[in-house]
Amino acid sequence: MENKPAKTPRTALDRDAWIKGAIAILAEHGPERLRVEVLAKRLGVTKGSFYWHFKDRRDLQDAVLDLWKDGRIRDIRKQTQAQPGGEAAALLHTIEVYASARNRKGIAIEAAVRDWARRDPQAAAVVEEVDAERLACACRLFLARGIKEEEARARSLMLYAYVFGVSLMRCGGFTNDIESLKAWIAERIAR
Amino acid sequence: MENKPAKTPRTALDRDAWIKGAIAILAEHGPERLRVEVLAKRLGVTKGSFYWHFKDRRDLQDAVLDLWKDGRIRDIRKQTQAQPGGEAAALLHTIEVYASARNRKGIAIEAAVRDWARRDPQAAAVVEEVDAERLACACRLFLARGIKEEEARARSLMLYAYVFGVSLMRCGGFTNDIESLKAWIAERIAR
DNA sequence: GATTTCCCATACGCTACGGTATGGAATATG
DNA sequence: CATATTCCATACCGTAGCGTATGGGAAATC
Repeated sequence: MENKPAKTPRTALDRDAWIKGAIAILAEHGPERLRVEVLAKRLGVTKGSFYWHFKDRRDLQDAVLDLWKDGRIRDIRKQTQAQPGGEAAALLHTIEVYASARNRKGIAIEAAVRDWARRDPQAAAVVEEVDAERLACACRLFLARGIKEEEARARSLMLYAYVFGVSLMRCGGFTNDIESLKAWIAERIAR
Repeated sequence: MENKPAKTPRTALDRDAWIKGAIAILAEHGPERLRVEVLAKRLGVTKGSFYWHFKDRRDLQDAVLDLWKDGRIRDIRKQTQAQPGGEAAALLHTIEVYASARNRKGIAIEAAVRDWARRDPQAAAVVEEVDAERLACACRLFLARGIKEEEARARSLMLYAYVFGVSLMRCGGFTNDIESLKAWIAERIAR
């Protein structure tokens, strides 16, 4: 049953459209501002629609967390599959993805979810899963370069802690060439 | 006029009591949950009292930010006044204050204010001032050890980015001895 | 003792938001 | 064509929270 070939891409919203919109609000205004009615207005409908697709607000939040988790884990696995000899480059690339000025929306979502995780057990569990996967992937790269287990773990943790921390800092005015500072740091962490 | 020697420490609340309570809520529930009526209930009074001491909610928020800023700047200046030869120790101590499991309330406030700064220009300005002072203090310590200007800046930024980032991570389960990892990292950053 | 000042309680109006109940239009299905 | 299903609008209730208006009790001051 229900083998509808999706012949008509109607204007009707589906669950995914709501989730995408929710993630946009998450990035722009944070988890606390993810409200049903606000999101509905943003999508040009009323909450009558929302409560047809979702049981309640929590249902949406869980869906957002699940989608984010799956995406992050896919991403990190793709980014860290390096051919032998390319491990250092892969690590540098990982740093750059999060610590550079690009990828602003991804960084905003990341920050919002981590803030969320401070009070929401579901979000905390998701963050923990994602962090575990990321640390494991980075650790593998360090190990592939012959670095010993303990140091590989430490350097992986340092890498991600730095990467998330730098997105929190307001260091405008500290230097006129922040990018070269970040490049120096990336070298020291990954190399 | 008003040279009351504060002879009777009455049960009446003053501005400071409200601010302290506000900071407690900030640490426990974040900036979004800093509400006038909730804070009043916590202090055992009604908001009728609040609006006698403060113009509005924003007035309280600004007062909280000012108090936090002054405290952080005083702190960092005290922690980084090292006698010659003690610079490395001072840097390690700075890391430990924020990256260790102790000082949980301070870390919670720090995280809340940085989250706050993402949407509030006042909070952003305060964080920027505090970060500038911290980076300058750390930079001085590196310079005192003969490290060149550019590297000193980079290492200062790395230090604080790591320190704030590690408080965001959920790395339970990554290793069974997280403290020794942190100690290894602290050495690599400060030494 | 009378009055003023300080500090807070009560009551009110207003907006935002979560969730429910119900109807209704459009589309699909028999 | 008739009916059922899908998707959304409208109306409604209840709660949380901001800010104001007003009164009142206690302490300080005259």
